[in-house]
Amino acid sequence: MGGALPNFELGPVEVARSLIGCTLLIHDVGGRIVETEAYDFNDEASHSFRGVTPRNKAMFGPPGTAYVYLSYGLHWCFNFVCRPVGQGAAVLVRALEPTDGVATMEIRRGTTDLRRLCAGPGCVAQALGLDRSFDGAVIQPPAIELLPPRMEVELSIGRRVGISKAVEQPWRFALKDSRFLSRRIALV
DNA sequence: CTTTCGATGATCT
DNA sequence: GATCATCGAAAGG
Repeated sequence: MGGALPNFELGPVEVARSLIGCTLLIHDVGGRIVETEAYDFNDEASHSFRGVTPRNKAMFGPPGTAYVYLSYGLHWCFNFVCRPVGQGAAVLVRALEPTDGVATMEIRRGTTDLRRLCAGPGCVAQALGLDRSFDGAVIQPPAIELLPPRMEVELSIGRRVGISKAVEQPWRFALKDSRFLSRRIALV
């Protein structure tokens, strides 16, 4: 029995959980989501914590849209915007298990190492061809397609990666025992 | 295998 | 001027 698509009317922790196992495709290229992180409103680690700026404006947009930003001046990162509306909550996609358009992703990434193709938020964006033009985009075909899990999903839960605030929050979610994660995750 | 560190430049204060 | 939701190469065990 398979799962359901996320309900973007819920908060980012619930959306981050339910995105695991879904398939994300950008123009038919992508794979199964195996790692996500929740960034809540009122969350010190979130870009939205200090209010709207030009960069994070899309984060305050409607649930079910994308927030795409440039990290460290070099890597694009893709988020799903969710509830509460106008408060700046989102889910970062950190890793995919490549399933569709692998040859395209290998060219974009410059490697044929399947495990490393989409292992990290910057890698995901590079493999899928994401950039600023997707910032604020609605999650809908043909550009952005999200498919529900085909099987039951078992989760691992741990702390978020690469942040210096609110580090104790267990808001990182992964497909249990996946080989395609950006880094190891704590067993919970 | 793990840890460290430099690149890199947009963004915000 | 400081920070940064990263990456990958290099160095160390």
